[in-house]
Amino acid sequence: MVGIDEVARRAGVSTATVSRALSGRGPVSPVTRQRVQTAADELGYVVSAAASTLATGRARAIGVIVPFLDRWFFSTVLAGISDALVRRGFDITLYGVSAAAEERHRVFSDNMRRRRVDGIITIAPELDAEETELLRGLGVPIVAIAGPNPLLTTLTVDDHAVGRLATRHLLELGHRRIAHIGSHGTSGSSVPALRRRGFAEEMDAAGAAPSFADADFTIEGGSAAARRLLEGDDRPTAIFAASDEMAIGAVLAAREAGLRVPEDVSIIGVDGNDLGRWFGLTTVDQFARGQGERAAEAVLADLDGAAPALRRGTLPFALLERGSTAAPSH
Amino acid sequence: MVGIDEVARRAGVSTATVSRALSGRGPVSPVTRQRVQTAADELGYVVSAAASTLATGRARAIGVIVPFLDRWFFSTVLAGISDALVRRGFDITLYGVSAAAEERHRVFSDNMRRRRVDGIITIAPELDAEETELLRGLGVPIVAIAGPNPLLTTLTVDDHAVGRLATRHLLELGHRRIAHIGSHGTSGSSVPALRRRGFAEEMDAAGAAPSFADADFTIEGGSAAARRLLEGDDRPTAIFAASDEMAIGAVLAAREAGLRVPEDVSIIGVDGNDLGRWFGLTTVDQFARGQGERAAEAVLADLDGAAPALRRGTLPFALLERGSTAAPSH
DNA sequence: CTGTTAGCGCTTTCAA
DNA sequence: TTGAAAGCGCTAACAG
Repeated sequence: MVGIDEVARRAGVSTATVSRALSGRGPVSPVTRQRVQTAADELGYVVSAAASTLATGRARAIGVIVPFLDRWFFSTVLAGISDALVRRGFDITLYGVSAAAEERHRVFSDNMRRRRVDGIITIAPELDAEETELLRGLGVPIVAIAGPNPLLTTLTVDDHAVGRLATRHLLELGHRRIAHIGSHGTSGSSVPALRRRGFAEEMDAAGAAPSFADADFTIEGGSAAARRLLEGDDRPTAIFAASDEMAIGAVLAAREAGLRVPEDVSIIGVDGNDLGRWFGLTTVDQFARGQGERAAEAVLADLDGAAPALRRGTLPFALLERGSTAAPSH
Repeated sequence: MVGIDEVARRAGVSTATVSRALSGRGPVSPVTRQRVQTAADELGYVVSAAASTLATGRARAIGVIVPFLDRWFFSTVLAGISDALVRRGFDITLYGVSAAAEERHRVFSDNMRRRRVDGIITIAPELDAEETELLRGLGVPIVAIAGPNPLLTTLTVDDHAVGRLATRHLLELGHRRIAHIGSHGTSGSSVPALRRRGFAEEMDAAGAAPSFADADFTIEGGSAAARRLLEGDDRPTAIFAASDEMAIGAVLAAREAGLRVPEDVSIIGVDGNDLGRWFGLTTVDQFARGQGERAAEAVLADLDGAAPALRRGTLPFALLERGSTAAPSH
């Protein structure tokens, strides 16, 4: 692999000048810069990440912490992050932390602490206090996305408002017996908890009767939960599932039970999962890919010295009506 | 951040000894090793990736090239890779190359050439000759997975056999008019081409009449293709789609057309996508997650000095019957 | 078994 | 605007 001195020799300058010319830092005369650039191109020179990082302290890489790589929301956000970072020439170091507790701990206390990255994006961070502390100890900008972490600056949709929007949509259609499929989450400020609270509050305000079923945000879980909800006699006329995957599970369970959607039961989800399209699923779209891009831009902005405030903010969401909700027929 | 000399001071040894003790390379007395380990733990010392890489030439990271992060197969394979690499303490550097041609080129000629990784896994590599050459020029082990690249050693399922297996399954059920949804791919040895060829050959051998519809491996594409296939009068009695996503699209299109699956039309896919379960989709499972793990183990084995032959091989697949195929009713 | 020392390949003062 | 030289933090001969 060609090194900087080879380029320097070919261009007839010192390595210092090559470095300045190629990095754009420090003064270089236009003609020298051109000569260096040409030499570098001809030799196919690319700076060594290790050497450059060691010398500058900058890695040109962002770490991304992902709990589940194979779930739609996470991989979609990751795709958005990747797009945005590629544009800026940054690499992604992926930290998959779905693993067992012991391995998860190793990733946090070893892998992440090798100082390989200039910043961190953590998706839907269910981090305990120790993990959070380890992250902050890294001394690099951190953007937490999709779910507020009280200890980190966060870029997230207002999931409380999301829960209210979905619920209000059903209430406005005339539903009174509405069930929520979701979970309490790991804390009162977790995404599941916020969506649930939004639901509970709107139901309360409307004087309507809420019911609940817990599920794990998978199709399977949503299906099982809906089965339970729909078997009784005074079954709900509408279901608000805290994710599209669960909502799809609910649609499938309803069909199995011989119920028509939305005639017999209305169903709404949250996410904007493409899959929902095939079920005509009405949902609260949260533009996952865009969230990833925003997160990437936020860390980079922070690296560029922008106010950290930029990192904090709320992301857009919108009701997407596709037909799985309607006025109750009884 | 604490450095190696701090640890050395605390343990009362030289930095060289710390390095040896912590890396396990070179002789260190058990008691010294213990003292060093303790000092390191107390200080929370973790070696700097940049410095270590620069000194050793080893990065403890594997690059993964992924064309589509947000498609099931790719994210599932990636999850498998991540699991396996985490176990060995390796980091993942993710190269998402879905981007526009220009950016794609930048990733290959810049990002990947920063020597950040010890090895490369490329998933379903549709690489042109120049890109392949760039990769080889990296001088690190490369494992291409999910799709043979004639220029790279490859770990892949025998997609030709997959195509034959799926087709034979339909033939054995008694179908004669069978359609294939897939594509020609970018070359005769691409995954789509191999599956298609397997289909064509079995149909030939059986003297049955094949028909074809092209699609892009998405639900949407599969749905559109199936719609075309099913509208004619002498519509096929069975469809073999080259991916589960297309097969699901086909199931949806069939339902829309008022056809029952499998009574009116049998449908089989390829992948083992979890989603298929919800459609009762019969498929040829290719154990995507396992593929990722195998690929990771293969690169690591190569790094450990195992014979490169280990990298080359075929992966398992198996017919998974879930009910979307049956004997033709007419 | 352990310490000394010379780099690994860049970047960045500091002087010129 | 450019070059010389001193590191960045760690590892690997080489001696001892």
